[in-house]
Amino acid sequence: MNNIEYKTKQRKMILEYIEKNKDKQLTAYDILQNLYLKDENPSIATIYRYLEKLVKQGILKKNYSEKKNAATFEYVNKACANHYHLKCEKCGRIIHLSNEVFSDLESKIDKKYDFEIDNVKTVLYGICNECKN
Amino acid sequence: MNNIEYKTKQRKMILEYIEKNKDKQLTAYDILQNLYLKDENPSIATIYRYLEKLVKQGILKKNYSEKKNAATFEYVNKACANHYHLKCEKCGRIIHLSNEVFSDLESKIDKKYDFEIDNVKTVLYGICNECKN
DNA sequence: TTCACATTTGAGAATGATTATCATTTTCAT
DNA sequence: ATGAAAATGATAATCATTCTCAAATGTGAA
Repeated sequence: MNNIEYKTKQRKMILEYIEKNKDKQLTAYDILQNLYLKDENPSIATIYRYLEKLVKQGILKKNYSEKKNAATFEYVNKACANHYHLKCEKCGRIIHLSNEVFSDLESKIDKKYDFEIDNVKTVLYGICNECKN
Repeated sequence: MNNIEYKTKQRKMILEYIEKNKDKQLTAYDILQNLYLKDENPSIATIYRYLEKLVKQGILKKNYSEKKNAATFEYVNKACANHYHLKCEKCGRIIHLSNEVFSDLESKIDKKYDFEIDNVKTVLYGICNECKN
């Protein structure tokens, strides 16, 4: 009936692995494969359960990878909640936009459409300079 | 060995249904359910196969619905390839941005990051005026 | 430390979307 | 009408994810 979160070895291992791979989009099986050989490694069910819990806590963001045909999870960098991002469709590189680049658009859209952009969910897709060549 | 596309009754039915529902995100089973009672209705396998074909042709865009736990397909409106869109996270409403609102940002980003935004894939998420209240 | 109990885990079954298989049917150019 | 290529349907196979439930573990109190 309480709402206590037990600290188990499995959860620690999972979270540590995620934190070591903050920049990656991990599937449940990615994590399984990497913890596989360790003592008291978590089962796939535990991994899925804990990932969903972390999503609810806002620690992870859940996505879906067409290519992998599976859900992927990425670490939510709180510092990134303030600015927008460009994501290259080819190499996946993420560029953090300086605020001033976007602020004009935000206020224009607010005035004209009375629409409040969500800069956590919004991603601007395109092709980065390296991939153009 | 040829690349001919045969016109079959099943494909006509599927495409007609999609065109009647241009504004919706359809799953394969949505289509199945609606063609179900008709003569020579397509099987689920045919629907999946044809949907993927339409995606390859650029007629549909494939998405993934967390809620439905299934792939969804939406009609690609060619006219929308020229401008950006706002999408309300609550009601799903889509607002078509007038070009001038975005053009500033595009050139700023191009200059500063040498990044070319893809206005087909990019969607700006947020909350629309109606949902604010 | 030990107890009582809520929570978590693991193994495997169940689910459900999507894809593959392959024999049969249909399309269409000739 | 014929034949080759393409499409279809029924169903099996695949595979990610969720469910089930007995057993194990974490936690706070005594």
